[in-house]
Amino acid sequence: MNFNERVYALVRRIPRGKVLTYGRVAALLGVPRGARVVGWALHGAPADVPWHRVVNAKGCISTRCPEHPPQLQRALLVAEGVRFKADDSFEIADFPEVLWLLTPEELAALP
DNA sequence: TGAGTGACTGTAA
DNA sequence: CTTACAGCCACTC
Repeated sequence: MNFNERVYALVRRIPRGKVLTYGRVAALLGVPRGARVVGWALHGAPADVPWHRVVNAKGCISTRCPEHPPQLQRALLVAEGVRFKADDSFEIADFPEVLWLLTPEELAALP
């Protein structure tokens, strides 16, 4: 299983209405500084991966990929109940509360 | 084998 | 507040 597939497997586990940061995804996969690689992986994510539940460390949408436009990511998150700081903002309101808290131990304990 | 490439991040000015 | 920059690491050619 290559790194990309591991990213997809983890992102698929993110609960509805919650988000992870690129850095946390990388850390949970055992690569504390692999945030950029996570972005690279999501660039080509399969359709069944909730790619929109991954944002940068500031809680902002940072996609530039035409296949996954920021407006779409924002709309998908809003549809799951995630609120933004303003109607025209790409920054998540109450980011710490929306962030999915998952320790490496809990991840290992998952089925 | 080695250089180039990012949907990143933390530090510094 | 902002811009700049240097690490970072898997993947591709």
